[in-house]
Amino acid sequence: MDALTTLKKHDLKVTKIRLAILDALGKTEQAKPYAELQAMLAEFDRTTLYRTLLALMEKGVIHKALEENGESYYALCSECSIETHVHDHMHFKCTICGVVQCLDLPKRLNFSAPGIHINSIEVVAKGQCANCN
Amino acid sequence: MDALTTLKKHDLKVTKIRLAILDALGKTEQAKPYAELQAMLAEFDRTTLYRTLLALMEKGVIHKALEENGESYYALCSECSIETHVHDHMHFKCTICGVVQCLDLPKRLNFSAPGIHINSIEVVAKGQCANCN
DNA sequence: TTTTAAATGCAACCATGTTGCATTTAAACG
DNA sequence: CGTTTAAATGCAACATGGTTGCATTTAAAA
Repeated sequence: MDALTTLKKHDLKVTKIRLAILDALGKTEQAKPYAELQAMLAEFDRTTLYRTLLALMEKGVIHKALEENGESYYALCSECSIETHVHDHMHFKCTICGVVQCLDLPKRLNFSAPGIHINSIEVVAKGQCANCN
Repeated sequence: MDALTTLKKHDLKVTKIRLAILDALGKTEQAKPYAELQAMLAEFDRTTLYRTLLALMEKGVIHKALEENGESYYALCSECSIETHVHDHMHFKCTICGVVQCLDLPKRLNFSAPGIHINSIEVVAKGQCANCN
């Protein structure tokens, strides 16, 4: 889906920075670190970038794939909306080239512990990607 | 194990802030957010706290249990050393009271994907803790 | 074209990460 | 118990990112 259609589908006004962010994240299936996004979008004020990322996350257009040593990685959502955020995938980071991507989860995860009620589970795996081995 | 013994076991000099950090993390099995640690250890310079946390993590005495919205949670390690970091547990955060704790993993996780080699897996679950439901 | 709520840019502030350097100290050694 | 020294600490300084308030601009509905 192209950026414009995505925005309209989620009831978001079509603005320059929103199109630019979706284009940036849409080129590959990889998650992008904040610093890289900011560099690509240097023409916009960083406050605007900050608030736009918040808005896109709230509407289920993008999600924070990973937070590591203070660096946040953002990626497109495939099936989220403002009502339901569905993340049936795991996040993978290559420890060699640094690429971060979403991978399908082979099976549904279901943990439990006495007295505890679990609502959501996030999985982050690290290793070597296809290019690096 | 008391703080002093732990430090000696990991070849770390016994200093005031190190004892204080281990005492702070050892009182409960819960992970503590950075801000709370810093407040408890306000008598020390924050650079010292920063470097001490780094040193304790490197030696396998503590680990970063969770990073969320820029806030890092620290907890004691049970079986790590400077050579091997063993984390056969998951991290759980209660979305009501905010408590973060390490839980045993019910089973060994093993994911795979074509062309990718996975070395480590982290699991973060969210839900309601025993006290909150 | 007019209207208006939403989006943007700017200024400002705060928390945390990070490094360099001078001073202090733990602990090894005589 | 003193001397020695590598390590730890405190301080200053800077970078990055998160966050808010407010004035201005703009998307899109009327």
